[in-house]
Amino acid sequence: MHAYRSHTCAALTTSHVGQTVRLSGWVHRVRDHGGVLFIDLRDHYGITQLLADTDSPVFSAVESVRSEWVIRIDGTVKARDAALVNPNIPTGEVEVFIRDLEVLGRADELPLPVFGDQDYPEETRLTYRFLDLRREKLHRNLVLRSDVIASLRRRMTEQGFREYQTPILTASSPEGARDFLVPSRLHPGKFYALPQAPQQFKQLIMVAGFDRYFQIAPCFRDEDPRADRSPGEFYQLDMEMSFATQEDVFQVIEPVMRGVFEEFAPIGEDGPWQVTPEFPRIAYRDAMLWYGSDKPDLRNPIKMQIVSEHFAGSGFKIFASLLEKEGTEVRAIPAPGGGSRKFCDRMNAFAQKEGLPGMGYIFWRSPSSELAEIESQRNALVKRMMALKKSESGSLEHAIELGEINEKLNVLNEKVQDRGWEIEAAGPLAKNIGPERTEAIRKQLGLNAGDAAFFLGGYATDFEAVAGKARNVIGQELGLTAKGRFDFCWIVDFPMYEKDPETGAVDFSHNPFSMPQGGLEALETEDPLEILGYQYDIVCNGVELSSGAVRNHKPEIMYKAFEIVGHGPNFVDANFGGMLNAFRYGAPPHAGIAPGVDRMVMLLAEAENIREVIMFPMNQRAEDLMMQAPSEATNEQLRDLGLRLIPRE
RNA sequence: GCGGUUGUAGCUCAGUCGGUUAGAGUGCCGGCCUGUCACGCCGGAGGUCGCGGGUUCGAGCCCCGUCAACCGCGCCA
Repeated sequence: MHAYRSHTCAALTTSHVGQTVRLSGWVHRVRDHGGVLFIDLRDHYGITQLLADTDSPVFSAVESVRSEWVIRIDGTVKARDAALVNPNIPTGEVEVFIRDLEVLGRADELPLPVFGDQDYPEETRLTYRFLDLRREKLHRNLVLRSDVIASLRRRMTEQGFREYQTPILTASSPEGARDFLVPSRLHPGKFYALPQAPQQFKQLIMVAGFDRYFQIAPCFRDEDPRADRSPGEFYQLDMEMSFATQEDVFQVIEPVMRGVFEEFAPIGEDGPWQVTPEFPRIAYRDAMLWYGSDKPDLRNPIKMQIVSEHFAGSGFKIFASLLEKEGTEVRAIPAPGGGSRKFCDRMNAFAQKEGLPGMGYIFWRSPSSELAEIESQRNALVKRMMALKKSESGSLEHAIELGEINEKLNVLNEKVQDRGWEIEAAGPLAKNIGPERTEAIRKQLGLNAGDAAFFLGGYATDFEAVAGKARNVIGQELGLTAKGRFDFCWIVDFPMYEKDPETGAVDFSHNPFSMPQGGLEALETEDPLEILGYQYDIVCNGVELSSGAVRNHKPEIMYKAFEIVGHGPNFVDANFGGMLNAFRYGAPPHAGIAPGVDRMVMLLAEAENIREVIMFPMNQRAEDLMMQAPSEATNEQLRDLGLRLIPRE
């Protein structure tokens, strides 16, 4: 027999009854009843119940085992009586009677219990990560991560992509984030940088003619973390393809993402989560207007609109005078079902907490007794109609009555629509601008009694982000945001350049590697701030999974693109020389993208924090509490590297 | 760098208006228990109330400082 096991802890069924088996694993739980005791034995695969009583030759030894000891047992598989079956575990119909026991590894008192699903503080969890990883949820998340990555690889390979490795020790590349530097021993005073992404390498792979590249690529950025952003390192499904347009990238990536998300969709109350059948494409400018974000959560149906005209010259002086300034506007966030002062005040307080002076609002109600009367008649008719339909008698009288009801309903509906003005607008803002304007706003936004709308005014760039957050909160609080779905979209037509609002300087708004729409001609003739790039993001449920682009593979366009942000040819040569040089020897047009693997798994695991899907994550301060990293270097190491530390003040 | 929240037993937490010896659950140790699956019952050990200072007759609680963790802002194409 094998030294440790004949079966895993998930393998035994009633078909093994009577067999002698050997199992190894962790003691998940002990239930000691004196004359008989039970052990739930756990391994990677599952849990099997062991038992021993005074008939067992090792009974006294079994009595001494404690949680999380690693043991090996030999025993006999027994069927459980019908009343004793545990339906919660796959092996619940059998148990193993212990005849021999070997303790393979004892355990001290646990700083972090493995049994149970209670929450524990991050510090404890990270310090004892190996214990946390034994726990069901985290264990399951990391298995999911492995399966997702295997599926991504398979799906990319099936589309003709091959995986190639790119260097980890490489040159600093000023792509935006801070680099991690590694001192060079052979070249004192010089440093390697860890790649922020294999950007230039994958473009060189295209120049080298490999046509279709992908890699589950580690990326390193020395920036502060967030709940959805790991400090230091993360993984991307990095891909690049030659002779390809933006559309070609979409055609490759869409089925991969849809496939993976369908394959590993969480199971909700109404079955597996649904994935967008066709990813909508939304222009950056529209996304900012409609959703206040370039990573909109499309599960939320709220779409913002411009309502400036209704406030220009109105009695609401704050907006009216704002609108006299060039480039300002007023936007409305419709809030169907938000028509109460309590809700509106809460949202206003939210906007103030986010640093805005406040958020004006109007809400609509139907005070008129006539409307209330119509409503009650309508309800009575609908009730009768449902009753008739339910009875399904199909008799002539019923058919006639149904017809009459339909007619009456139509009349009532028309009345409500004609008398829409009888819906009363409420709130301080409504009083200021008067009934005609509020009614025009209501019509434009398609709202009704019981609904509300919030208004933000000024320069769009000043309030857009808060508007986007308010949209999220409103969608959540009013229960408008759908659940159990993965709503994907592409954000396209990003601007190439943006102006720093403080300095007025023009800079790249995304990355400098993208091809401007209109090519060299656009760069030479158009206002830089108007030029769009072949740049795109893929977004799911409000999470930005990736940016991608059709790359700029022509040196002359590259120089021109950098010239616009004030960098001469010397700068370009110094920083991107390796890649630019290659472009002089026959570079194919190419395009790519790099969806974040950690974030995909996060979405699929329904995890709020990225650490829940990383095997050994660092904490908020970029420390590994388990391995004690970062750590000090010895004087010898420093001498080798030609480094001297400056004492901290 | 800035803001918010938190810090009490191995672990998760409670602790009233500032008032006697700081509690519960769980884990641990001991005892009892032959059908549990969060087993049950009895007993016990276990505390620098993050740290330092202050106010007070008296501080887990109030004040100041400081450290740490998490969340957010800045930052991150």
